Amino acid sequence: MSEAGGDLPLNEILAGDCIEVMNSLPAGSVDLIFADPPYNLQLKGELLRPDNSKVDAVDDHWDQFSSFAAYDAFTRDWLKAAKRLLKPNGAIWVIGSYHNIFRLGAELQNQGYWMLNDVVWRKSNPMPNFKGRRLTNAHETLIWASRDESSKYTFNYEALKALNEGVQMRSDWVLPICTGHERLKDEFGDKAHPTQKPESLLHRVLLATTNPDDVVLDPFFGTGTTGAVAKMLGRNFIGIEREEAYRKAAAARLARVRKFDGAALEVTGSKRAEPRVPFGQVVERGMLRPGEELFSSNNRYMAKVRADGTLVGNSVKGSIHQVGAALEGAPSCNGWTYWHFKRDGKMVPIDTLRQQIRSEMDGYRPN
Amino acid sequence: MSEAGGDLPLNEILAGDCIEVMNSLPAGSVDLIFADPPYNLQLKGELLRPDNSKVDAVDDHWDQFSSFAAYDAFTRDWLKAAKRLLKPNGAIWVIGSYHNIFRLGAELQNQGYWMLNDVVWRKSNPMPNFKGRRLTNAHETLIWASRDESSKYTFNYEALKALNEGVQMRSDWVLPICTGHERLKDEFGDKAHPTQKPESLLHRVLLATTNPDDVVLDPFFGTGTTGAVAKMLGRNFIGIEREEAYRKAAAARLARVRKFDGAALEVTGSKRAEPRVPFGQVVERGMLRPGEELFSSNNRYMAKVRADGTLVGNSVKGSIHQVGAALEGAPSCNGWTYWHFKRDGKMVPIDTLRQQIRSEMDGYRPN
DNA sequence: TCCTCTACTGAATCGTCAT
DNA sequence: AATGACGATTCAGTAGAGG
Repeated sequence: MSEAGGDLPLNEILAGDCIEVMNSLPAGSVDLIFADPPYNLQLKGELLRPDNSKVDAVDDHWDQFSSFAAYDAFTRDWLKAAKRLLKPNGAIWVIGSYHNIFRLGAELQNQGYWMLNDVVWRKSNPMPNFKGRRLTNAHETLIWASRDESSKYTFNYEALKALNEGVQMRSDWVLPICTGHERLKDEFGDKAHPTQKPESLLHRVLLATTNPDDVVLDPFFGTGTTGAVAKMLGRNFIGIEREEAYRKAAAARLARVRKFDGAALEVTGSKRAEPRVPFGQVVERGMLRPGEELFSSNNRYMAKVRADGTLVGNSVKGSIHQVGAALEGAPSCNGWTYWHFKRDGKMVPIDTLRQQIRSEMDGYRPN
Repeated sequence: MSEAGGDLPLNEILAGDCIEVMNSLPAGSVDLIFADPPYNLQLKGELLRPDNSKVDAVDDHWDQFSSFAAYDAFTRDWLKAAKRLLKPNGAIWVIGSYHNIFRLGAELQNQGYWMLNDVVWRKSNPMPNFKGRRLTNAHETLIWASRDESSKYTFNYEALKALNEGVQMRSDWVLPICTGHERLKDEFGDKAHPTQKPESLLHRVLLATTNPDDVVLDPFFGTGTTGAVAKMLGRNFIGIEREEAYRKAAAARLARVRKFDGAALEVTGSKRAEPRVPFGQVVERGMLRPGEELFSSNNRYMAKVRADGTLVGNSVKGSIHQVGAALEGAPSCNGWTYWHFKRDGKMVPIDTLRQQIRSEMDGYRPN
C-alpha cells in the first residue's frame, strides 16, 4: 500500500499498530471512524510514535503526572492519523470513561474536529459500587464530531426519530451492557475481551451516522463489534487490531454474521432528500389554474395564482414562500404547507399536489 | 482580609473577580467548592424555532473568549486558586457542557485533583434540536473530584441511597431544568440570569458531599442557587460574583430563604411512572431482527420489521401503532398487544419483549 | 372549580444549493 | 466567497385566558 493512494482493504481485519496502519491507508477515504481507545494509563514506556520514536513522557511541567503526558501524546498521534483518513464530510465517534474522555475531547477540539454531540450511554445494568464510597459508575461517554466545522456530516434524523417512536432522539441512550450469548468467550469459557461493547450501541451509532455501503473504520477493533454490526447493516468496515487473540475471535465472529435482508435495511427517509418540485409545475400541469385562490393555513390571508407560478396577495408578489413570509412578517415560510386550496369545501394544502407530482416522477421511490 | 489568613467571610456575597477574591481568602479553609463557570458556547448566528420565534441565546459578554487557549488559561488560573482554598479533605464540583467540560476535566487532572465520579444531569425537559441536525442536547456533565488522591472526602452514601428509594445512587441524575416560580425574574419580568441552575441539583450535590456547618464556596455565584440550598440545608456559603445585577438578585433571594427544620423529611421523588420503551430498542437489542415477520392478533395481516424500528406491511410504513391502525382501518391501535412474533410455533405478543426490557432497567428512577 | 386552548420558553456551537 | 432562494424543523412544561 503506497502512502499516496491504493485500494482500500474493505471488510478485513488489519494487523498492527493502529497509527502505522492508518498512515499506510489512502487519505480521505473513510466515511466514519468509531474508536474505543484504551484508557489504561500504565502504558508508559510502551507508547511509540508512528516513526517508532519513543514518546517522552517526562518533562518539567508534567513530572508528577507523566502518565497523562504519555497518554496525551498517544491520543494526539492516533487522532491525527484518523483525521487524515476521513473524507471531508466524514465524522468520528470516540467512547470513554472519566479516566480518559476529557483528554480525548480536549484533543479533538485542539485538532479542529467539530463537536456535534456528546452522548451518554446510560447502562441499564452497571456494576454497583461495592464499597459505597462513590456513586455507581453507571454510564460511559461518547463524543460525535465531524472532521471539520464545515463538514456536511451524515445524520439520519428521521430514522432515529422512528427508532424512538416518533420523538426526537436525545443525547442520553439507555442500553444494557454486553452480556449473555452476545459476549464472546475464549476456549476456557472466560470473556474474550474485557470491554466488549454491545451491538445495540453500534447499531444506533451506525444507523444514525452512516449510509449503506459507507466505509467504517475501527482502529481499536478488539473482538469486532463495529465490524459485526456494520456487516449486518450493509456497511463496509475496516478493522485494525494489534493483538492476535482478538483478531482471531473477531474473524470467527464475523464469519457467523449475516447481512440483514435488503428491504429491512431501508430506513425512514428525510424530506430533505426528496427531489425538488418547482411550484410552477403545479400550474403547468393544470393542477391549479392561474387566477385560482389560495388561503393561508391560519385562514387570514388569500392570494391568487399567476401563470408563471408566482402568487399575488395584498399587493405582494413573489414565490409561494416569499408571499407567505411577507404576509406573516416572518423571515421565512414554507409555502407548500402554508398555502391551501379549496376542494369540496375543504382546505387542502398544496403540498398534496407536490406529492402527486413526485409519485409520478419516473424512477423516484419514496421510503 | 490579609493575604495570609484572617477570618472567613461566611454567608456573604463577595464582589469582584473570582480569582482575585479567592486569592485574598485564607488557604485551606473551604470544605467544598461548587463551580458553574462560563461554558464558552461560541454561538454564531441567531436560531429560530419552527414557528419562527427566536431562541434567547446565551450571548452575554462574560461567556466570550477569544480562543481555546484563552479559555484554558482562565480555567487553569481559577482552578489553581480553588485548590489553594480547599482543606486537605476538600472536594470540588464543576458543571459544564460539551463545549467546555473536556477542557475543565483535563485541567482538573493536570492539577492533581482526583476524580471521583463524572455525573450526568439528564434534563427531563431540555430544549429540542429545532433544525433536526443533531441529537437533542439533553444533558450536562458534572465532575466531582477531591483535592488530592489522598483526600478523605465526604460522601453521605446512606443519605443518597435513601434519596433513591433504597437503591444505590447512580452517576446519572434525572432532574428538570429551572422554570416556573423558582426561576428568578428581573423588574421587567425577564429571566434574571440566563443559566440559573435548579435547586434540586444543588440539593443532591450538597446532601451527598457536605456535612452541616461545612463551608461551601461558589466562585461563579450568579443568582445564588448554591447559597440558597446551602442555607436551607444548614451549610455555610461564600459567594463570589462579578456582576452587580446578579449579586442584587441573589441577595434578595437569600433573604427569603429559610433553613429547613431539623426534623424536616426529605422529599424524595414523586410516583414512579412506567418507563416508555420505544419499539426501536427491541430491534437494536436484537430481540427481533430486521426482516423478521410479525403477525396481527387476528392473524389477518403480516408486517416486516425494519432496522429503524418501523414496520412495513401491505405497502404501509410506520410505527407498530401506525401500521396496525392503517391495516385495521382504525383511528388508533396499540401495536404492543396487536403484533405477535412466532417462537416455537406459538404466537407471542411483542409486549413480552417490552416487559423484558423494563425488567432489565433496574435502578430506573424517573426523577 | 375544572377543563381546554393558546402562547411562550429553555447553556444551542441547529441548512443547502445555485448563481 | 458572498448572496439569495428554497423550504425543512420542536419537547416538556408553565402560565393565563376563556368557557
